Amino acid sequence: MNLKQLSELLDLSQTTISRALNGYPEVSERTRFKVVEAARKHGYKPNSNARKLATGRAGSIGYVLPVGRNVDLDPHFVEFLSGMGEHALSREVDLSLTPAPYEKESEAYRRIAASRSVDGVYLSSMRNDEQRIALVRGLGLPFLAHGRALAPADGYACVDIDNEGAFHAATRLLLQLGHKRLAYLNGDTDYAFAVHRLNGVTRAMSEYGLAAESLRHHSAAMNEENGYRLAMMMFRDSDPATRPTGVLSASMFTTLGIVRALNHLGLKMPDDVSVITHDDVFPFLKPESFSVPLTTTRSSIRAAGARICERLVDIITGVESEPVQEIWPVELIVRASTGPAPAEGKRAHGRAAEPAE
Amino acid sequence: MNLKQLSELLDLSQTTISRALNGYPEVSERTRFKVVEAARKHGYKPNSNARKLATGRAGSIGYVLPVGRNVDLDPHFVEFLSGMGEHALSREVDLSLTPAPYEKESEAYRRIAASRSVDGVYLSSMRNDEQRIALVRGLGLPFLAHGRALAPADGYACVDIDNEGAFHAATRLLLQLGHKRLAYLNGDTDYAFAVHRLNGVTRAMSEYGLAAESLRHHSAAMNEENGYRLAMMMFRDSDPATRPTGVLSASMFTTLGIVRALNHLGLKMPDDVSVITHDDVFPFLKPESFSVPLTTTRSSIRAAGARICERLVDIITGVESEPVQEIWPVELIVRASTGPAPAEGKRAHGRAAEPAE
DNA sequence: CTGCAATCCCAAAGCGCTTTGGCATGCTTT
DNA sequence: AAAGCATGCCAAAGCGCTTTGGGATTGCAG
Repeated sequence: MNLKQLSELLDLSQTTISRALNGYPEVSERTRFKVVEAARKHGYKPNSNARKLATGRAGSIGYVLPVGRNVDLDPHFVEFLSGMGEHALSREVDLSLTPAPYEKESEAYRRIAASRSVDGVYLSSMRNDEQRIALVRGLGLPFLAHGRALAPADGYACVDIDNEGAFHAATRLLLQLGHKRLAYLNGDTDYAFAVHRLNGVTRAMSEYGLAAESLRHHSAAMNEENGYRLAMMMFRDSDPATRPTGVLSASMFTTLGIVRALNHLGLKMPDDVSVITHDDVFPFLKPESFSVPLTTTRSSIRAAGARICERLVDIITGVESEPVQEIWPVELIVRASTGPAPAEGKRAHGRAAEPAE
Repeated sequence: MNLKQLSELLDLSQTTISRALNGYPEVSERTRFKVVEAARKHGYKPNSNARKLATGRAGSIGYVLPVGRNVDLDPHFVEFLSGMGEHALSREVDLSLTPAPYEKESEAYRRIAASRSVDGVYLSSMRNDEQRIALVRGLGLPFLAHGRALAPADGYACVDIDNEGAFHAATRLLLQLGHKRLAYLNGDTDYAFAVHRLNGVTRAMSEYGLAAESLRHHSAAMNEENGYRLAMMMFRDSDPATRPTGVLSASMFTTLGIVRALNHLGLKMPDDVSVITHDDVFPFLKPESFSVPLTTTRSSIRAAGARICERLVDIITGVESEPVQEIWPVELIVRASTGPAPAEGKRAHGRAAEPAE
C-alpha cells in the first residue's frame, strides 16, 4: 500500500493524506480522522526512503563502528547503546551503524556526510590527537562527542564525565586513609579519558606532597588479563615495605584481574591493599558482587547514552544551537575494598614468589 | 555535489555517469575512467536515500533492539555486533537498529517492513513460543534467525550452535569423571537455547542411568548475582554427601558468581566441585583468566555474527534460496575446573553455614 | 447580493537517483 | 553498397513521498 493507492481508495489527493498523517493544520479534523483510520486499517506506512528523499531528513543517527580482527568493541558499548535506544525510541529515530576499519574511519565519515544517510553522528572513544572533530565539522555533519579531546578545541558539543575529578577524589580518599605508595592501572593513554584520570591522580598526589613520579602507573587495554598481569608484576616478589598499598583501577574488568592476582598471592583487600575502581554500571557485573565489595567511582554509561541521543536530536533539529560542553559529576562510593594503609612495621601477608606463567 | 551537477561538469548524461560508477558494461573504459576520476576529485557520492528509493534496496540490515528500563541488552550483543560489522564492511551494508519496547516489538517489525527501510532483519534470542518468524515471514521481510525456536516450524533460515550437543558432551564428561550429583545453572528457559541445553544435560544423564529429577536445575538470567545466589543456596548448609559435585553453568558471568560463592564457602575447584561453563568467547573475560582455569564448551559468538551477516546478505540478494538450518558444533575444552568426583567417604572442605546476606 | 476571509483541498513540481528504450556511430558482413 | 550488429551514449520515465502555490467552497459582514 502506498500513498497513491490510499489516495485513490479514499478519493482524496496525496497532498491531503500526507498532511493529515503528518499533523498539518490545513486539513479538517473529520478528514484527518478518516485518513488516519484508513491508514491504520490498511497498514499504510510511508516508504521511509521516499520520505527521506523528499524531506532531506534521514530520521536516524549514525555511528562509525570500528571493526577489524584486532579491534574489540568494548563491552561498555552495549550499555551505551541501550541508553541511546531508550531515548531514540521516544524521538522516533533509528541508529545506524556504519562499520569501518580504523584506518578508513575518515572515509566512512565522508561517505556518511556525502550520502546524507544520517542526520548526525556521535563520536566516542575520543583520542588525544582527535582528528574527527575537525573532520565532521568540515563536512557539515552535525555531531556530538562522548568525551572530550585533550585540547579543548573551539567549542564543540560534548557529554563527558568528570574523569579528572573522579580520580582526584578517589586518590584523595586513599591519601586520607594514609596510603603513600599508589599504583594506577590506567586505560590506554592514547585516549583522552585516561589522561584526564591520570591528571586527577597526580593532582591529588601533589596536593598531598607526593611526587607524581612515585605513582606506579601502567597504561593498557582494560581487561581481565592486563589487570592480572600488571598486578602480578607489581606484587609478586615485592617488598611489603615498598610495594603499593593503594591501587586505582580504570575498569571493573581490570579489577577482576587485580583481584585474581591478589587472591593468588594471598593478599587481602583492604588489609594489604586498598582498591578503587571506576564503575560504568553494568547490570551483569556489579561492584557489590565481588568477594570484597569494591569502592568505586560511578557513572552510568547508559544514562550517558540516553542523554547523548537526546542532545544529538536537539542539535540536529536546531533546538540546541550553541555547542555546550556538558560534564557530569561522578560519585565516589565507598565499600569494603578500601581501608587504612597498613602500618609500616606490620607483617604483611603474601606468599613467596612464584615462577612466571 | 549531485549527479546533475557532475553530469553538467563532465558534459555527459546522468545515465552515463550512473552507469560508469556502478560498473555497467555499456560505457567505454575511457569514459568510465574520466567519470570515476571526477567523482573522486569532487567527492561525489550518490545520495543514499535517492538511490534507495530508485533501486528499492536499502543497503542495510535491520535489528529490532529491545529497550526499556528493565531490559538489559546482554553483553554478548556487542561481540555479535563486532562480527556482523566485520562482514557488513566487506558487503558494504550498514546495520540499522530500531529500538522498540518488548511489548511493541511486532509493531516495530511491521513498520520496518512497510517502510522498507532495511532489506532484511535478523532475529535473535529465540523464545520458545516464537512469534516473530511467522510475523516477518508474513510481512515478506527476508530474515535469518540466530538460534532456533523450539518447534522446528517449517524450514526457516537460521544459524545456531549445537546447544544440546554441547551440554550433552559437558554432562557426559562429568559423568565419566564419576560425578553423580549434578547441578545446572541455566539461563532463562523461556529461551529456546536454554531448553536445548537442558535437554542435552538430561539426555546424557539418562544414558548414564540417572533420573532427570536428580538434576538441581535453576533457570535465571545469566549474571554474576544469580550465579552467586544460586550457588550459595546450593552449597551453604549442604551436606557434603548430598550436595552436587558437578556444576554446569550457562555463561561466564554466572560462573563468576559461582566461583565467588565457592571461594566464600571455602570449596575448591575441582576437588570439591567440578564446573563446566559455556564460553561465548569474550575478549575481555576469558576462561583461562580464572584462578582455576575453566573447562568450557566454546563457540564464538563473534563468528556467528559474521556468518549471519554473510548469509543474510545472500538471502536478500537471492543467492541463498532454500532456507538452511545451519548448526555449528561446539568444542569442549578441558581445563582445570573439572576433575574426578570426590570419593564418597572423604572429608570434604567447606566452612560451617553462614547467615544469609 | 456582492466581497472577502477562512477553510479545506488539490495539481504539479521537486528530492536525486536508476533504468528502460532508443538513437547515432562506426564496423563487419553479404 | 546495403544490411546487420555491436558499441557508447542519451532523454525521459519512474521510485513514493513532501511541499509549494494556488483554487474551490463556505460563512459572514457590508
